Amino acid sequence: MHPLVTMRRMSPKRGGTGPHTPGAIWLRTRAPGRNTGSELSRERIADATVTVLDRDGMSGLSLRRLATTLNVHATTLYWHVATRDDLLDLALDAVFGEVVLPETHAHDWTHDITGYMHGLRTALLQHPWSGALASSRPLLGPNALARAEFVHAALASAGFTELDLTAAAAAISNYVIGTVATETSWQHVDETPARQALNEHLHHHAALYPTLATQPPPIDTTWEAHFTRGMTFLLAGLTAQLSRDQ
Amino acid sequence: MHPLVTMRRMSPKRGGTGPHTPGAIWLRTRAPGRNTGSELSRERIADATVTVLDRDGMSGLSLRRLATTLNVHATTLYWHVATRDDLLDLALDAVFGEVVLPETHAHDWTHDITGYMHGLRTALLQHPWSGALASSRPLLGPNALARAEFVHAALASAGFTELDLTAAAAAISNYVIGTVATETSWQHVDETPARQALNEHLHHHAALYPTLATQPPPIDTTWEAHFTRGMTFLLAGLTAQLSRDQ
DNA sequence: ACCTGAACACCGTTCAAGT
DNA sequence: ACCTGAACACCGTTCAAGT
Repeated sequence: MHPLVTMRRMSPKRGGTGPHTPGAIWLRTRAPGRNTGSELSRERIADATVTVLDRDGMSGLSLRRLATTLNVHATTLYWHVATRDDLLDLALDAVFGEVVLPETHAHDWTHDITGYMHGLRTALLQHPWSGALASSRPLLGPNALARAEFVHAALASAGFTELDLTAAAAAISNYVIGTVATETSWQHVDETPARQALNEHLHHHAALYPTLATQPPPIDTTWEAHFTRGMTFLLAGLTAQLSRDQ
Repeated sequence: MHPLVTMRRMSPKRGGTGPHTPGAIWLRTRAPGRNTGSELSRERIADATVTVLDRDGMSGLSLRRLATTLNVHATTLYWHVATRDDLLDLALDAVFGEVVLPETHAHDWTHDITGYMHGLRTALLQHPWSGALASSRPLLGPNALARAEFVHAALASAGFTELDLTAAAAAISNYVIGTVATETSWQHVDETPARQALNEHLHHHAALYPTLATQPPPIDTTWEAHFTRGMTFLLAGLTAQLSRDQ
């Protein structure tokens, strides 16, 4: 009440070694006895967050807006979640949950890997906010970990070990997430006026960018072809490494 | 003044085919006669933005804070820039400007490419916010375009054409940006308490994640080794493709 | 051409209080 | 154990006004 106490509010959580770091929701131990028959649950919140993000985009997600779609008040969410960032971790792991894994590994490990890469790409593209998000935070949710386990297992059975195994798994994951992030980031530029402005820009500076100016700019329908081509490069490099070992 | 007119304010720019899309600052034609001897300039603003981002992080960048370091009022920035997003495009391209390109291409194109990849990685790591940012928006600034031109030229001279050329260039750029984004996103998890929590989490669920549980979790000093290894994989795949063509 | 100042419609988060 | 309501300290952005 006293006006002099007014300045005590903290600015947005920053720094601090505390547990409020992205991905940390997975590492915090939940108090037992939570969630007994309450209306809200992490699952419902995760799903609702995905829905709002799909509809309104990353900048359209606010606690107030999310709360409305859950028929609840904004501050209620803080009982289930510590931070807005937690919501993003929840939503992102839900997307990873959409990637279907085969029940058994294929004879040919490259089948497992290319199948997974296509599956992950499809899931991420379904939720245009998820690619950029996935490249901005550690992927520690149960669904993401299960996918990582699948990839590691496939690579291990192929013969990769130690640093090679980790580097290969990272390269695979990064490739998919990176290409999807790029692709979705171009979604607005893909609209004709922006694309035209870009073309004019490049040709106007053709002296500076001789090679780029000749290059056809990405067109919607070629994203997948480019993805598959680059995936081929990467897998060729991986198999080359294997045969060098044997 | 009249209270009934109050609701007319718009919510944050969303949708709309208008020119307010990420990266668009580069595609907008500036009114001529701008910036004649004024104190502020795009360059000064870009540099200040980088400084604030380095110091306060992505969530710590606000127009008010940036304006303060420029000794100017927040609303003044709108004369030079249309949107907060424009600031990010400006800052990101400044980081690309830190990547030094060799004056001439090497005899061996892989030297050019690996040199560039290391250089880009170093620059992005210097500004921990830049990796995630780079994977979230089109890279259309003059500095980014010049780097892209360099990579395309090196690959073209190596013999890549058409789809192979574009896919190879994209894979190279994505690989660096993706690995840096991952590495920086782990910076907080790398602190001991969080890392310990993660280790316990993985071992506690060892049944679910048998392969992951055996895997040594990333340690600060191994990031570069992993980066270099994955780069080797990618380049092996690229050279394999070349020799198949000939 | 460039900068200021006031104002609007939002934010995330805390905390005391209800059931 | 879970939800509400009021409040705080911020935001980005617009617009009329100054020089």
